[in-house]
Amino acid sequence: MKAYCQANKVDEVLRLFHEMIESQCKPNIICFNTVLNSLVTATRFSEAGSLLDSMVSLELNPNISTFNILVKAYSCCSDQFDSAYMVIEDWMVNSGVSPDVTTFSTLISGLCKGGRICEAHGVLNRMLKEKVGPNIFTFTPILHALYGKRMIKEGSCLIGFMLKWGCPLNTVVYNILIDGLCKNSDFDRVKIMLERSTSIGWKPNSISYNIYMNGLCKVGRVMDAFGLLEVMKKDGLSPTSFTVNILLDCLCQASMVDEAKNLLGQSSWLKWEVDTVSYNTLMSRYSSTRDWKAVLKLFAAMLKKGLEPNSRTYNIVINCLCIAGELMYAKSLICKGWFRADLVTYNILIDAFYRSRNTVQVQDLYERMKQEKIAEDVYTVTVKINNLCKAGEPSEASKFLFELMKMGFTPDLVTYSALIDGLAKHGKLRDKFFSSIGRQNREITGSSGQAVNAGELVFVSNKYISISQNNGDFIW
DNA sequence: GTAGGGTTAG
Repeated sequence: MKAYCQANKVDEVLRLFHEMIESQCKPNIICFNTVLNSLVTATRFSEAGSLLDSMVSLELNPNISTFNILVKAYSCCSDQFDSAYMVIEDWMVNSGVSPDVTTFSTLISGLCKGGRICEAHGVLNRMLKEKVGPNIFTFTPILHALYGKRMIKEGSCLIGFMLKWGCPLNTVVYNILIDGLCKNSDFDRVKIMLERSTSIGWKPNSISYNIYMNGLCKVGRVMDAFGLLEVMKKDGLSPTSFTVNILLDCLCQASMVDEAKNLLGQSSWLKWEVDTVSYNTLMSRYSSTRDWKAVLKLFAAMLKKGLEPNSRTYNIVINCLCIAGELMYAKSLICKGWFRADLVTYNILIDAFYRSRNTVQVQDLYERMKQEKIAEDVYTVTVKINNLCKAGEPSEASKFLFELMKMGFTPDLVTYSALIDGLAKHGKLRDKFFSSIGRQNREITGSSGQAVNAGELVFVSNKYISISQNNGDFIW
């Protein structure tokens, strides 16, 4: 079960678990934790909850690992930090189990992923106060977040503390540093860091080079990225499937799709390991150029090769079937049981049926999402806004968004753009500039003195956008 | 059985 869990094959884990129960072999706490962890990692929380219930009904008491998996569920796999704290403060305390270094490191990891670096620092201070000694697993998520946010000064400060604490830097930490430097386009320093690795006392691995290559690819330095293959070789490292996929993506991004296809074709001859992601990478590129025939060809080729498609593969295929106009066939795939339809699958299908003005199918898809307990996200909302605007109802779109925002929904730039575009095309956009500049979350009043009707969008400055609630009042 | 670094889908 652990092996399947590591391979992200949750359904196989569950199959084995049920087989175990049917053959009268009583699962112990370790079995339950293994299954719980695989469900949590796959964000299948309602099933995780049921499993926890059956565990308790069998009088198997949760132990430290169980609690740590729950903390992971609430902080790393979702952003329900209040619940994560509740596991630690209430449930663990009532069960007489003390949080350990893993509990806090897991919490810190989740907080950092959610951008709450200050709070993560607070947890670190709590650990020091409660004498739960932090280790390298505690520090790395914070370092990752700091360097990811270009907070270089704070990062080196923390590294100083780690060394003083007696926690030597390892390859993972150096890889985070390399990633930070790449994001700053400071490739010269990356080169120096790799050249001096031996004398500083660390050894780069293939991940170090993958990060470096990916950094170069993202700024379009295709040749330099490929050049690193030789450097890797000299360092005794072979390209992994990740390396190949980064290079394939690099070629695709640089519009060198033919080269990417050739590379994929020559992979077995080059003895390069290709996998499902390699095919997904190319298929998604063809999908974005709407070349649905090329996508289906590659899909057939990957099946022939014995590679197992994953949910991303199916999402790309479903998207390309929609491009080809085969909407009903695309939708029928979600019932076949070949893969688990997720949020992305539904967003693709909802958008496609909206575009073809088939509202019956759109409603059916929303219903299915509800049944599957899949929550809508900013993308789902944007699709609806976009299509309401296209259907000639931008004011409806505006009202819909406003209602959601009252309930705490945060739109992104694409959401605003869709609405601005829709309102503008129907002459419902005022591009009047106001002399008083408003701040977010603060009510502002236009200095022009003009009333603005509900459903209209108003530019307050180049950067600030406000949607009117009532005449004359502006929100944000 | 639980915590850290690299790739792909809307």
